[in-house]
Amino acid sequence: MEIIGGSCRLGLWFVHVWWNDTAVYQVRFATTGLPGRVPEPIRQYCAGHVVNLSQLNSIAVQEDTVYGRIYRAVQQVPYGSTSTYGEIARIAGTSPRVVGQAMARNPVPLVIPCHRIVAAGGIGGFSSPLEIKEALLSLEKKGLRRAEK
DNA sequence: AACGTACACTTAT
DNA sequence: ATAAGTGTACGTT
Repeated sequence: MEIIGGSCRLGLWFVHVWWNDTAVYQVRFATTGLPGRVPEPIRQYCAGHVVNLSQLNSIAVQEDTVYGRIYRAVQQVPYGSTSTYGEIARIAGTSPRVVGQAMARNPVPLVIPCHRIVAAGGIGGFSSPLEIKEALLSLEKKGLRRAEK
């Protein structure tokens, strides 16, 4: 099946998504829109709803490689909470630095919530503007607050 | 195929 | 504050 692209608004940014029925292939952040739809869960997530995006499938998590293990571990960290590079490294049986590398190359942010991985002593890095990482974390905090009423 | 270097880190001086 | 340790990827021989 053919891969199609689409975008939706997330605060001040757009998120571009390339996907089809079976999986999500690429996600990235941009300042301009792109015609087309995105998967429903992503739309809801962007609207601030508490959605578990690890239900979405992606090639990245299937790989039987170190990165695959790292990505699967990252998908376990729940909406609204965070983990550290070191902790993920322990779970995946590798070193923190490698986790950073895997995050930097994550083809599907949001689906694999790399923004929830922070440094032991700070927020850590992000490929797109760091602003976005902060915005995502605060979006999730808000979503959680709203959900628990 | 080997070698050097670069990393979204961490831990111990 | 700084340095050493770390595992993988990537470009250059």
